[in-house]
Amino acid sequence: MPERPKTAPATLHDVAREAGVSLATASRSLNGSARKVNDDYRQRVHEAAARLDYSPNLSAQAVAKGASSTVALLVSNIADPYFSSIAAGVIRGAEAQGLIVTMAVTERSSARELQLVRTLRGQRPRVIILTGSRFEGPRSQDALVAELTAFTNTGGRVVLISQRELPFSAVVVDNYAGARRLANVLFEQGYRRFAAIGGDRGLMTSGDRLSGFADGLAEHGIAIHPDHITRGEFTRDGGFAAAQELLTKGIEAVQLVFAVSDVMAVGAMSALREGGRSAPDSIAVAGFDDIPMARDVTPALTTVNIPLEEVGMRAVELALSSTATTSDSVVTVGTRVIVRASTPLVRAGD
Amino acid sequence: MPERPKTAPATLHDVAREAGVSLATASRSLNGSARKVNDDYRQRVHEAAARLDYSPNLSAQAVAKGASSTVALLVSNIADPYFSSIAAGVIRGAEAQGLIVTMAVTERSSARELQLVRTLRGQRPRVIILTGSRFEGPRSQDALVAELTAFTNTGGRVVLISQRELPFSAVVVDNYAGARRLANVLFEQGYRRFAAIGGDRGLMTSGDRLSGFADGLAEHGIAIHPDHITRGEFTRDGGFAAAQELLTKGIEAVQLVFAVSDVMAVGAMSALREGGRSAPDSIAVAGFDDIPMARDVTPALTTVNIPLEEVGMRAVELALSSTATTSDSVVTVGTRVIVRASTPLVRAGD
DNA sequence: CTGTTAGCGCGTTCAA
DNA sequence: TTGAACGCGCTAACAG
Repeated sequence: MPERPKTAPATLHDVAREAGVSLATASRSLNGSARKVNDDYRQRVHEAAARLDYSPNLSAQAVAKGASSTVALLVSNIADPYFSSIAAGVIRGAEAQGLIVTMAVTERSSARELQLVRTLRGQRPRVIILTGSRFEGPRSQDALVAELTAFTNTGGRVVLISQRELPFSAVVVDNYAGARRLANVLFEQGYRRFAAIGGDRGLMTSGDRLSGFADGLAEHGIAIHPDHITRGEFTRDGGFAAAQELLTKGIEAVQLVFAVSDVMAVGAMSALREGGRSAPDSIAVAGFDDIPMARDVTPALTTVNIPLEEVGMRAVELALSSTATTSDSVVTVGTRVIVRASTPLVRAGD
Repeated sequence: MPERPKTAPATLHDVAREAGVSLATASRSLNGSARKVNDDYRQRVHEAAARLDYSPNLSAQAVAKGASSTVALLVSNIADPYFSSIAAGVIRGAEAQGLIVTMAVTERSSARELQLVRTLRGQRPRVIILTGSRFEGPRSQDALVAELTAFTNTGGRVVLISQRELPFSAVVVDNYAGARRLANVLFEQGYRRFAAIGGDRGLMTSGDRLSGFADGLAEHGIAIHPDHITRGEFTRDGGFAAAQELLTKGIEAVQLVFAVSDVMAVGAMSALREGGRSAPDSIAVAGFDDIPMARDVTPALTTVNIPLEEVGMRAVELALSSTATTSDSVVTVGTRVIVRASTPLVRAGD
């Protein structure tokens, strides 16, 4: 076992002394912007720093220059592939700017979300990115907006992912158009009788996808029977339960179930299979998001691709761009329908 | 669009002035330990803080008290369900202690890993948790150990996940025993002829699982033919490629393919299917980890469960426990074989 | 180009 | 109990 003397970390002061220069010179050689310092000194300072295992104290730097170098990211659940893909993009984008990401999990609770924003604000992050937030009532939403506004008022940037409703910059996905195109494609594949699984009422994302899908079908004179629309949590289990409910209500004639997210679609496929209606032979299934596992489930899932990592990267770019300084801007990322085995062509006689 | 006056954040000083008390009193009412302050004052300070949207500057607090309240987590790839599940546990465990998690991604490069440890050390985190690290040579490993040791020497805690090789505390999974039990179970199900897909050579995790599996089979007098063992990256695509290689080499007689991780197993199933050997009818597949999607692929994947979230939580507990202060300790978490549809019972006559 | 000095926001002694 | 003063590690004026 190695010794653990518990010494204090070396400070810049230690380095300066070790190198026989002033504190300022040490600071300039190690971090200061341009080469305003004699190469000789620079050399000696760096050697001293290495000898002492010096590592600059980021907190102290942040205090001294009044600006930290972190990005705070809030997600509902990092184990969900939707969020973890976005997080990967955020981390990559932040690192490109030399920023560190701190992450917190809201567990889909707006109370927790508010609490976390309060805490994270203490970090004085350059940016706070919110994704997957929900509002269980105008009151909690107001409190969140107030907290976020206090943050922007002091120079912080806020970026929302997939939400236009709040007065901040946002990276949004064109859910409506994507779902509409999906409906069109499925119609062309021969599908005529549909069921749908949505998220909880009041979730914009779910609503947009549902109405886009409905409108896409309407273009061809098709409507989804209200009994064939169920709702559930925006999770695998939510999709599972919703599909069970559909089976109970009876969907014998239905050819295809559209779930508003891939994780729900995956859950739905499992429930349908257990209920004796395996995809793709007995029923077709389509989702939305194109999470990585969509291509590995069986049958591979037809869905609408969102470039999730790109969404995350765009969020930090948007936050740091100069235009975002003066006004709220919205970046929209496009979607793409991906047809896979879960929605085979419908045979003519079917 | 709301106004963005860009004022500076309220400081403790502002709050004190607003409340008409001293800085010290304000500090004590807002953060100080026990109730050493008049309730009257406390009240006024809190009101003033609320009025000014005060949020304590965590960096300043960290500098003043010489200890930050963050946990730094390094993962290979946060979009990988294995790591994101562990991360969820780390975040939960950290939050239980009032700590914030900062996360960085190594992209499976030991050079990047070293670089990131250097950077994160600047945060003066209470803990650095490393998971999925790899060593492309003793040189890079030495450098990492040196950096980590410098960190522990100054009071920081280091916890490795799933690695015993370095002189630090660790949360490890009993990969060997789990794989061995899996082999036993599969034998009892009637399987006799196996192939295996491993990770890159030199990865302890992969090696342990492979040898545990081999030893479990050896108990029944079975060996895997060397040609029936391939290796690939520890990713979905690595598993896909490895399975393709197996198909090329010829595995007509093989009844079951064991992949050392679920993500590889999932990739392998896709490759096998494309190669005309769909699981479970034409060939069986088993994995390791029990990531959430294991139960949703078709056929559902037989695997060895690791309580991934618990692993993450244990890592921060271990780091913060008192025993970890004085010596390196290792916590082992158990595994459990989960039989699912990807490995049906072998019919007697097969 | 270098060194001295004054803060940054906060915790924590020390007297009062 | 409260307040004044100092120090945490560092950056950014300001002189030299």
